[in-house]
Amino acid sequence: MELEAIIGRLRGRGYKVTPQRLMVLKALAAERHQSLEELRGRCSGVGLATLYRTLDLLTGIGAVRRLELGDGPRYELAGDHHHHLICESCGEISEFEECPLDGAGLGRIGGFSPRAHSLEVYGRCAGCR
Amino acid sequence: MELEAIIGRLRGRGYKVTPQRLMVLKALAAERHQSLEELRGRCSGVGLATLYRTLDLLTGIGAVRRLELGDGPRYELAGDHHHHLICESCGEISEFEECPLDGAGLGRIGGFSPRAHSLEVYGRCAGCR
DNA sequence: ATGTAGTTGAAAAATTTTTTCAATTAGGAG
DNA sequence: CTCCTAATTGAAAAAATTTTTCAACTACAT
Ligand SMILES: [Zn+2]
Ligand SMILES: [Zn+2]
Ligand SMILES: [Zn+2]
Ligand SMILES: [Zn+2]
Repeated sequence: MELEAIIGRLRGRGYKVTPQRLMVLKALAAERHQSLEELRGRCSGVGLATLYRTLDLLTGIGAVRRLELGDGPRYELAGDHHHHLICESCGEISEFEECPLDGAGLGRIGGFSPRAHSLEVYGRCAGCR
Repeated sequence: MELEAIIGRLRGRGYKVTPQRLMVLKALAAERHQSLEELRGRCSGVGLATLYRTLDLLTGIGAVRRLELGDGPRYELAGDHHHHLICESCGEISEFEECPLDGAGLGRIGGFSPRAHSLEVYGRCAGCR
């Protein structure tokens, strides 16, 4: 999701577009799956509480995805559908776009109707083998 | 993984089989994907620190799986391979065994060699539609 | 039965996240 | 542009969660 679209969505829902929110959005746009500390580093001047609040807000309107990849929470702009590879040796996080559920994907499991999914793959990266 | 097997694995690695550990294991065997509070309830007499330590230990030896399903961490015995369905309306957690990655699964993604994966599906359960 | 390394609970400490509240500000109305 | 108001912010306090410390205790090999 693009910055402009997110800003529009914020305004459309009655939220203000503040410098702090813009700073967080730009920080998120700079790199994917960042930890809170990394975001902190890129958002100097933004208070910690505001950072939490902003991530909550952005997650709430679907602009940001919160990840649980093994170490604490991470965040990234919710744009293209992709999944994560986590190296259990060095901790490196990489991504892949080809969703294995695309084809014979999830039709309807029992009475459950899927809306979204998350898939994480653990193993060893090329460098660590 | 069965209790006996886990006990064997503990002993094999030089860990003691204590009443507290047995109690946690039985609590885990009683129900899947439990929160810490639920486990606490089933493990009266086991100190909180011991509960954390035991879950860490069991996770470390591969007997327990730690889940992140949206609300805090949950734990379950690492036995059969399965995945979770989380209802975004009522919070109900259900499971399914047919792994969508079985067939054309994960051969080797780039240079990354997969060892395990976790897949969570979010949507609405039968009751909530 | 004995010895010892591993384990436990309670409390303290460390971490992480949320809440409070007075001061500030974005953005619409005039 | 100026006013007005509801939304937002930062700092500090509070709450929630997890880890560490340490003296007392215990599983289990010998
Ligand atoms: Zn690696
Ligand atoms: Zn996918
Ligand atoms: Zn439901
Ligand atoms: Zn699977």
